[in-house]
Amino acid sequence: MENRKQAILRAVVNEFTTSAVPVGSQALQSRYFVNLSSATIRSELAELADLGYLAQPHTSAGRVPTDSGYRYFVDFLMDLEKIPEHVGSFIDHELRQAPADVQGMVEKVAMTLAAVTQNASVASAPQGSQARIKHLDLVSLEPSEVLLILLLEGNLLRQQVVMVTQEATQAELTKLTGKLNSTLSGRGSEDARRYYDTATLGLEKELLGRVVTVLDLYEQGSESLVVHDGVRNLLRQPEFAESSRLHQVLEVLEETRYLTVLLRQLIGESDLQIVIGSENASSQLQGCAVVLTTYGPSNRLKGVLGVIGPTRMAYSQTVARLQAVARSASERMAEQ
Amino acid sequence: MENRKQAILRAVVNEFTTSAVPVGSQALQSRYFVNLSSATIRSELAELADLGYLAQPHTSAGRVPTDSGYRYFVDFLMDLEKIPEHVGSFIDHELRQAPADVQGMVEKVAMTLAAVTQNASVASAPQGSQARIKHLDLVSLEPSEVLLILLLEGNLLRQQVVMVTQEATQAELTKLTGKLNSTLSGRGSEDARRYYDTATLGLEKELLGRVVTVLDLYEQGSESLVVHDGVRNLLRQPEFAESSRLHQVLEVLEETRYLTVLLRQLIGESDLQIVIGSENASSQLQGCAVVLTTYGPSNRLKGVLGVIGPTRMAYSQTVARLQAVARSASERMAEQ
DNA sequence: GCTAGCACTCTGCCGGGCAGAGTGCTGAAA
DNA sequence: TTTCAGCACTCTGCCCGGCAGAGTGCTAGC
Repeated sequence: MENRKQAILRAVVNEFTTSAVPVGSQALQSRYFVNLSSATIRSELAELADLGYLAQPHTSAGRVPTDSGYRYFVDFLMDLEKIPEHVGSFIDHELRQAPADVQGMVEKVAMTLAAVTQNASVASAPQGSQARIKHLDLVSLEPSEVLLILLLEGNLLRQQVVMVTQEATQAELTKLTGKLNSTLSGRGSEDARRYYDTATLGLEKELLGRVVTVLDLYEQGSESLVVHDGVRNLLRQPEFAESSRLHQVLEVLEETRYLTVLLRQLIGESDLQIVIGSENASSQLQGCAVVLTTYGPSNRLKGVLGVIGPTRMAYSQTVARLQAVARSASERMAEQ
Repeated sequence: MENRKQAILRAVVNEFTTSAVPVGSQALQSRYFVNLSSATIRSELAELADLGYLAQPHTSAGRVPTDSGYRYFVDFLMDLEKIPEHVGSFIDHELRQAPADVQGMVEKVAMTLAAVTQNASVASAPQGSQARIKHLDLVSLEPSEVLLILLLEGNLLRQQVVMVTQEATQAELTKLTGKLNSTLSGRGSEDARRYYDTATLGLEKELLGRVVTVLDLYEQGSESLVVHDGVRNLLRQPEFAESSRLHQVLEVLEETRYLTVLLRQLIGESDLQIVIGSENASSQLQGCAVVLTTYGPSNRLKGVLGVIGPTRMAYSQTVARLQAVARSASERMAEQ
């Protein structure tokens, strides 16, 4: 595509992003192309429309980027925002005072991301494809009730109340704890299962069974933590003035199962993914764009971080700030 | 107030609750008071309006309950819904398959409550005014980095990464764990602080300091867990068609600090609290009603459970279902 | 290839008119 | 004293025509 067409497409996207109003040839001429006439711009606009990058809400309205228009923009025309200093330090400041546990951290990340992008955000807890036991603990609640505490790699705590058929005192449990720790620490689910298979009946086997269950649950990701924030930011956008639009987005956000699917698509793909409007698998996200990246304390432990907003979002700013939050959060988590 | 006036007020509230349209004398006559004339009903309506229980959006519109109208209704006229069997079993079913950890449980409770009341819900994790240590564990991460795991009464896990000046092996930590457990288990923050004060310098003191911090944080409630769900249900109500209304509610829901304040008001008050429209402290909740109750595994560990919706909500149904969820969740948590 | 000019089209807004819903009042009946 | 039928009145919501404004596409000339 010729340079000038690209420049005009870029200008239309920029203008529409900030004004939310279809942009006409005069607006472009006065604000971007002072030494072109509006008539010239009009014919360029008409050609861009023929190419499928722009559309008209009605005959005598200005132009609006189509989904492919945005796609072209993010693929070829966008240059990343240089993040303002106060935003960068805001991110660092917020994440530094996040709680140490995963839950709290993920919530803080989502909150921060929503704040700096002024859109809705989602975040899933970093998770490895394989769980590895770091430490294990047994606490007697009742004579026949044991609380199993598992510390997984990445400092993830899991707890389970186990009803055991064979009663045990705390002293016995403590002894068993030592034994299990020396056998299991550093091991994953296959080892745990093998160990479970060879174990004799009784207390130890019952507890090992639960250990295996916890690891399996983790690896299936069925109990994965996904949080969202910043829905209120969307309400400021005119595309969500009518409540039905927001309703659809909320369906996706509040139904964790949708969200988990959405996020899982990314794992293994490239580290930055932008899904625009109709490219979205779920029909509820028509008119919305999703920008996703991964983050986490290490290469083996990755979570997904995303921004959800109208297709008319400030992509360059969103991408830059999303990556900044991901970077800062990753560093922060690696420290722990 | 005479019986008939009460009956008419009750009818207006019922009718408006389901239709969302100002109710006129003819509608009341045909659906509730067949052997009264509409003129008679009109004069009663006029008197109810004089008393401040009803209002007119404009001269020739039907009547709408005022906040005091709803107040009178919930105080004197409402009889609790008998919960349909399928709703009751839905509640039990959902809560039975909630995860065992507090986080998961609270989320499930909020989700269930939102589903059965068709409004937005909030839930805070049960929390005692005093933290009590049930068990403690120390895991070596690096030579000078220790992960402190605290199990508090109510099976609440807390973790903290502690940088210690004095290096320690896991064996040393395990030994210390035994000592600390025997001293601290069953104890609260005062005991821990006393013990901290008398401890000699070094590893033990450093760790005890953190234990005290964790307990303090818990007792201040500053890290209290509050979740919400069901915002999408509100979007179905005409009062939230205009997005500004929803925006205000979302501000309250997404800002945890507001929510914490809102919920804390209830602790110590009666076990069921209904806050209607202008009775609400925060101006963002004008036009909204909040129904709150407490729940938890025991008398000493209480969380708050609430429903937020338009003042035009089905109070009798909401209260009954809220209490059912609270009861079921409490039972479920007591089992653990 | 660019541009000034012009005719054309579509929206958004305003004001009037009208049907519909609902009220308050009054005078008569029970 | 209470109830009620009838009536005048009021206010909204909706439709409709007209009009200004914004923007386009086309054409002819530079």
